[in-house]
Amino acid sequence: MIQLPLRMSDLMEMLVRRGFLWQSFEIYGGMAGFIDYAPLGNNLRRKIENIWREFFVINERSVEIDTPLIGIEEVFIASGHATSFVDIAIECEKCGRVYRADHYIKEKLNLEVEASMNAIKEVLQTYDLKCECGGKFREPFYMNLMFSTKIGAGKGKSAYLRPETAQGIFVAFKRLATYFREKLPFGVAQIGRAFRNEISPRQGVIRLREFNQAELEFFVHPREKKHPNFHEVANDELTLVDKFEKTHRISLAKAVEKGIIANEVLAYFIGKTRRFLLKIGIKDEKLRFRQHKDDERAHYASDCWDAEALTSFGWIEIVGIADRGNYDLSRHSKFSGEDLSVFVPYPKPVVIKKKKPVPKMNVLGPVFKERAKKIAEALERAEVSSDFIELEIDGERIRLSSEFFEVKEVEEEVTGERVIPHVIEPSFGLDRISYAVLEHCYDKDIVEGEERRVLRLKRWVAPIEVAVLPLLSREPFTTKALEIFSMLKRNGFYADYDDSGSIGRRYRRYDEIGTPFCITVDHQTFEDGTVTIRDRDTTGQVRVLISDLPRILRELFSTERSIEDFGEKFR
RNA sequence: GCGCAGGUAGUCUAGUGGUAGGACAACGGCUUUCCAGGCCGUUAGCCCGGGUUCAAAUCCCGGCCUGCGCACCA
Repeated sequence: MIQLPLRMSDLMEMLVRRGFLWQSFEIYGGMAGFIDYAPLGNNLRRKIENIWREFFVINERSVEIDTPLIGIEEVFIASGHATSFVDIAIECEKCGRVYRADHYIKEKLNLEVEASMNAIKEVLQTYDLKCECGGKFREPFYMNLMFSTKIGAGKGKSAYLRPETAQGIFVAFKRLATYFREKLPFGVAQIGRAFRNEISPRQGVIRLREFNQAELEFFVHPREKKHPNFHEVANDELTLVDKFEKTHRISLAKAVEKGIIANEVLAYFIGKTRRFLLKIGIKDEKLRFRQHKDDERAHYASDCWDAEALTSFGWIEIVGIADRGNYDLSRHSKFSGEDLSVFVPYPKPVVIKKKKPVPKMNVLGPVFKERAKKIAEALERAEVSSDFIELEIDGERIRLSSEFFEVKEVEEEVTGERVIPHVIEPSFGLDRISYAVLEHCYDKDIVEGEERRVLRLKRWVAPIEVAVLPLLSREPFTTKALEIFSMLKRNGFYADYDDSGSIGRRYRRYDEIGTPFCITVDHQTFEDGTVTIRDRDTTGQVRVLISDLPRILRELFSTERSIEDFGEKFR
């Protein structure tokens, strides 16, 4: 068992004070469900986003697009959000409890009721339904979980802020399929904001009204839910909690074999998601993948696994990996009237032997005159069932006996079929992920008898990568340190300079925000052109030449090598 | 949305009707200062609105925010 941290306020206090997160609209009293990404938090999230791109765009057959945050009403009617996102709610006059009307009716009366205002009002009246506390209900009202808006002047056109980035991808599917030259599988990613008008957002960054998503829609052939790179993660062992709440510590290959995970594509993305999360600093022992129970899945999903991280809020969902089937594409196809299928050629054309009627024009012509051509065309499309064929031409039924056609055995070559792809969707909540990383990296230790707060971020997500510090805050130390500071910035590092307070105080400042390395200019610098590099986690230092700094730092930031590989130990 | 608790410098906190105090942090200076050093100085606060009162951080009402429980989380 893992012990839950007792308090989280220690960390939250630091995040606000040092500039990771701030309450939005603070000077006007704030508004629940919105946060500002302060300088350090913004940098952290951006770095996490870029690593996500490496994993899910660059190293997949994937592309990234960016579509509007505002979606016209049609999109969300087709997607189902307009009906399943806009619930009818009832509120008790006496105790003030709010229920979803259709849920409450089903529970109390065991009645499946249409989710329309009239139907619900009728049921409430007919059965004189009361609240559990005995109180009467007020008039039912719409509870809209999407932010609505209008486009244009006057009455305008109804629109909503998108509740997920995914719909922008489905809506552009026709163009995307062409872009990929109609060849499955392919993935389309989008990173951006999404909006949900939560009734009562709580728990700080965990439930926001405006949040950041990174979503990948990976389109596959419905009968070939395999991924070419599955072998890369097949032997990874991880913790799975299935829909019967049974926990497995098992390899992905075995989980697919045993049918715990429905298919290989899902398993592949579960594995890849885990590797991504470990890369950015989520702890394996505080990570699990939980399968949605049958009654828990969203309206579009056929199987769904959540990555959950253990935090001071308990296990929180940070990634959802869903098999959305062809739900979205077939809905958008139906509502837009566009064909959203892809032509998939068979490996070899299939030859089908078929009995086909061939019209005898010399018989048809004299009898049907000018209609003969239309009849012949219809005849060629018809099936042969007996020795006569019935056709419907311009609303008139015509019966043709076998004298008008002969039946020939023909071979037809079928080169492929049109399919509506299925989509596997790994959907990442970047805000929750960033927060979970911060919690998992937050640590305290003892250095020379003093308690030290240290954020053990992975090097590649640290918002400030390197701090340049003069040992003494006076000449010539300061000028030399400033020189190194601008040299490192020119080399593309997120660097900082600090000459305020004692050197020990400054080391602690950077430990607290997770800066992995500090460069110190000391007396020896002026004798031999060297400085020290200090490691955040060990507080050890080595001496290196100033001119070697860019090369050494680049190496340190792309590996987990120790600073001791690069110079003589100093302290 | 409902209920309970709370809201005082950047952070933590003292203050039950009469001039708002401290610690830490931050900033400036001095000190040859390698892991929150010492000394001097500076900046900075009663969540918002209304009411009661000669007088409100303090009492009352409403709102906003934070935490917890219930409900909600497609």
